Amino acid sequence: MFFNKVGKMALGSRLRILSEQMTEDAQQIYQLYDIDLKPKWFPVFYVLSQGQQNSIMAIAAAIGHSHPSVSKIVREMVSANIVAEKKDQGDGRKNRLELTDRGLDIARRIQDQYLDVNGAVEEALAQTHHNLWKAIEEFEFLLSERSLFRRVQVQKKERESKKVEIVPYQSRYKKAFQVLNEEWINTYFKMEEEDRKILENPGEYILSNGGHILVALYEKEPVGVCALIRTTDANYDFELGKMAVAAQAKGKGIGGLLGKAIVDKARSVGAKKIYLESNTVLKPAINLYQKLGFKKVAGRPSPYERCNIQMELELTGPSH
Amino acid sequence: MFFNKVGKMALGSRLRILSEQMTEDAQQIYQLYDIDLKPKWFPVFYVLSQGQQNSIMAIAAAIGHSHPSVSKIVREMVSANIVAEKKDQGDGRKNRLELTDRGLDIARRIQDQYLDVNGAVEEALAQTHHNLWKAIEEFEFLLSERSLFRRVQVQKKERESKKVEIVPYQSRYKKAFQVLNEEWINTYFKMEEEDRKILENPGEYILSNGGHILVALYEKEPVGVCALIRTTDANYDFELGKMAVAAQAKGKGIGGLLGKAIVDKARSVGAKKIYLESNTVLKPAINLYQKLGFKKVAGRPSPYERCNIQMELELTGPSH
DNA sequence: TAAATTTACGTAACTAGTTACGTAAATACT
DNA sequence: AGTATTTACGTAACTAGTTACGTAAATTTA
Repeated sequence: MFFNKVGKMALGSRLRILSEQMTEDAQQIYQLYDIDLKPKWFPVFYVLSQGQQNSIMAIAAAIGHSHPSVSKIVREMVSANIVAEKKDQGDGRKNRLELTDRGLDIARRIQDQYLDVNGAVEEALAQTHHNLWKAIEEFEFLLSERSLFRRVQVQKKERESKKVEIVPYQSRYKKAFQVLNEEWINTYFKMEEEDRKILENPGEYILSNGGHILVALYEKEPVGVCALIRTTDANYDFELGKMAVAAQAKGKGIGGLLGKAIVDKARSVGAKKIYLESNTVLKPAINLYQKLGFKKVAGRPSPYERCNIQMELELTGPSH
Repeated sequence: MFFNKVGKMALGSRLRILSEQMTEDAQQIYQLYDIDLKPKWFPVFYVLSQGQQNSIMAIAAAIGHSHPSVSKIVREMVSANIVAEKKDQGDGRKNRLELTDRGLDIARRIQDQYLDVNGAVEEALAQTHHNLWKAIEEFEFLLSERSLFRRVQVQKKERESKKVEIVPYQSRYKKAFQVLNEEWINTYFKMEEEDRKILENPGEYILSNGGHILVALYEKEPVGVCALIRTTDANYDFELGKMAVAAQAKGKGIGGLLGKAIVDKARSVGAKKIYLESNTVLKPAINLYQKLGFKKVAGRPSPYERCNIQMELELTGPSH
């Protein structure tokens, strides 16, 4: 059968088909009890029969429909003489609804139908191993916690991050190191003299001073870079900087992988404390740094105009 | 929340809402993978990508849609340059469909999306106690065995039969005994002299000969009757006859209750063997007699024209 | 208290499906 | 071989919902 082959991609379709099947039967069931209601009127009818909210908007909110849907249903029910409308005294915009005598009579007679439908469904559910009613409830809850879209996004990131490889800098990545950094700096800020100096000559300004650069490869192509730069400040072993990920490679968890790798690198070369500078407009970056364990520290002088936040990380013990 | 209050009556609605929520997310998911498909195209696309059936009807059957629906979807996909159509050589009515190069490219690129959606849904399902996918499968199976409508009908019958009371004949039920029998005889056949005699004077022709009459009351009103009539044939103790149920009281299981009660009555007065006469056009009646344990016997002379079948029941041991 | 905003709700147009119906090709019947 | 029936599938009209938009009443803000 189709659904078993397609798999979970078709969960939505499958739900729709099952729901249609049930509504079709509903039609017949109303006839069996001689109840003059269209199945689609039922939610509105039910709310009115409980006698609580009775404006269009209130009903719509209660049953989870849009208000035009309720408006149409009410119009049909009015012409079937089941619902009567009158203006609200207090609020001239509201359309106050209530069941007519005929509607009240139906409400009385429909009780048996409630009993039997409930009984029939419950008897069927009792024969199943996986209870559909509870399964829906659980699934709805899971989706309310995190939408299907977000869940798929997480899966994608996980799968793709497995294809990411973090490798040490080699001279053939020089261009990538420069371009990836220029790209993001120009997107949010503008290049400063200090940037130009380092990006054009990473060998001299980073590596030969005992610094390190890591490169993230996706399908063999460099798509992210990150550096540990020797600092003059005796409190710190390195500054973490020049972290950049290609825009088209976002959403693969590359930032996280690079960050983790560079911190591990710092630790492996015996660093005790590193720091970094950034800007609070770069929310995802700050977020990442916090995840890595960096803590905000009070201002220190920076060679960069664009920086408005400093963070540091103490490297005690093994990686967590 | 609405659904918890309404109960299982709203199972259909609830399924629809969940399915809508999923299709909404699907939209975004396709975008995430840069796949130019509308979610509603997916089933058709999937079937074509498997390269099997490729006529409109075949696809419709495979995915469980109506053919006009497939026809419309295909038209949209043709104008999006994903599907190409050409005439079938063998059969001039058929519209042979296949993916274009663009379609094939999408089929290649969509693989990752399959993986991730499956993964996301499965991960969610793994967190539930009642697995939605399996629950749907089970519920579909139960409905295919017996529709919701039939299940409700059974519930109704069961509930209503609890309100039925079987009582011995009293003279105040004389009119009901006569009218209920006349009703059904006139519906299927026509009254005979023998009928008139007995119905007008049950006291003389049934009771005073040692026969018995039972009456079924529904909300205190007589709605069914049934008699054990002394017979001249020495092989049998009684003839079961004059069984009638009011048309408006059908579907409450009254026939079954009356039948069971009258057989118990026969047994309790020491009868060893009873018989009855009927007509094979009365399917539900014959069915009931069989359920009670009656077996067809070869022809014996009958005072009634309308009878074309005789059945007997041996009353050995206690009621089963 | 006048102006701006929000709320209630009706109407119109759209969406994703359906059933109903018509026509031409293929197949079955006599 | 000719006629009747069935099949494939397009088109039209319907259904149960939606979003988009407009208007009048109520509420908030200045």
